[in-house]
Amino acid sequence: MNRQILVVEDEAPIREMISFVLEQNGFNAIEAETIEQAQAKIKEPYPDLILLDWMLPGGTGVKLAKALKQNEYTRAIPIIMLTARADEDDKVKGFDAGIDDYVTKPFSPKELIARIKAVIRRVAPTSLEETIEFHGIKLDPVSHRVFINDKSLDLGPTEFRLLHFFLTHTERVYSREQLLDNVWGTNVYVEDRTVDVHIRRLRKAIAGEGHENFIQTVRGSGYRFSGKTQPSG
Amino acid sequence: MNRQILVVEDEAPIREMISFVLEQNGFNAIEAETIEQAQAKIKEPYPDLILLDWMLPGGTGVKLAKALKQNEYTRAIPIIMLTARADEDDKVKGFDAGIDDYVTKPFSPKELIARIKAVIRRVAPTSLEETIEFHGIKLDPVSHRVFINDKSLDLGPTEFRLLHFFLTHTERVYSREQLLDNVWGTNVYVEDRTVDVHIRRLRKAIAGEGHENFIQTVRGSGYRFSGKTQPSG
DNA sequence: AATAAATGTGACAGTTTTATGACAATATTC
DNA sequence: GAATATTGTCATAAAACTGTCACATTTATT
Repeated sequence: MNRQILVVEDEAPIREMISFVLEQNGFNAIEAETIEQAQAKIKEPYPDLILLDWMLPGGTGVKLAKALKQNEYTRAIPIIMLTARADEDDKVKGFDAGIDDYVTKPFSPKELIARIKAVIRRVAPTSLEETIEFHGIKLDPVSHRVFINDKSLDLGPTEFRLLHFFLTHTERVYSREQLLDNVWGTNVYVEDRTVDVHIRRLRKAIAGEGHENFIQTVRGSGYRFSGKTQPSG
Repeated sequence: MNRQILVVEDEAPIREMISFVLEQNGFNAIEAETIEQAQAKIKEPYPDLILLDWMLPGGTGVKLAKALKQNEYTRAIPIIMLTARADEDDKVKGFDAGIDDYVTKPFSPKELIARIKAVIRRVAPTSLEETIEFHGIKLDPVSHRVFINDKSLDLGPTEFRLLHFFLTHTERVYSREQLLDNVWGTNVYVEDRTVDVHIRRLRKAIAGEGHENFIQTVRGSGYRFSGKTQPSG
């Protein structure tokens, strides 16, 4: 699946030009004209990156950036600011709000794409197509197979997606709700506890191959996939 | 949650201008016109910083500063003085009273914000999701982990929250009630002494790793998390 | 020094949270 | 369409966590 990029820009010609360039380069562009529109579109599935115009009607882009960075679910979305002037001040303000990069208008399509790829590479080193390897666990999204120390492992669809999610989101605690959102999908009505059961199944499958506890329980919070060993209780 | 900043300034236009600038920059401004008003507003929840006008009716700002610095609960609140003249004398007096910084009127919004951020950064060098480090203790809110000298530490939920609170509120005494409010949450009906027990548990967990007494008892007042060693007595 | 007040501690029982095995319903495969 | 696999939910077991209490210590007062 292609990367989704949200373009927040009030000037239609620029916005459309950007979208065009993005689509030309294999990205999936979503457009927003105002901050309000942007906020409405920043929900699941979350875009993989946001291109944010600095001068927006109804509030500057920095405000949106700040708001996003303060939200648990959106804070990880990388943001590239589009700014008309290479103003030092603005840059500082932007970085305060957690901006990942800047592109100064006018910019060349080539530059824009280069920056986007750079940020994505930095933020998500694992492309959707590449096989992921983590401490002896190999997962190939293409062939849809999992190896653990080169021994093939057999997982159900849900366990596969769960493992995939974990492998691309290690060292971080996720609540059952977050896992449901990310692995099952939004608006699925499933009990929180169901996550426990699938965690159990995945654990069993991995442990069957003589492996440590990658999936760690964080009581009261959720689960964490980690290479580091958990301190003994 | 945004930082709360108390603006103590008798001249309405200036006060409002300051508030506006603060709000623009993501701070939460509270206004006070007089020292009395200020004192009334310096209570829970305590502001994170105080902007204090030097020339106040009914007593100079320095007096208020001194009073605050002598109070166990308010001592750690950073204060920035607003002074009309870059008077050397005043500066000395202010620093005597524990002022953290000065801004001389007229000042640019940019300067004010810069100073505020500098002071806050110095006092509370932690943002919500960043890992916090304090004298060898590392707490990562994201992975929900604690390390002490890079050795993983295992804490129960309450101890974790308690430590988290302390790490973001060091060098300041909190009463048991305040701790209950902040760590347990408001409207929880729990004995004051319960705090003692959890303090004990946290102390034990930290001390287990051969460490000093970060958590200090302030008899009759509460507890303080501090890097400095407590003077005996 | 004796008494009173505040804090430190270990134990413990109740409660909450998580792990686990079983099962019926549903989806997939052949 | 039968056989097989997968899924979500429950009930129950197993852990982990909590708040209190009773008693020990320490600190302040008279």
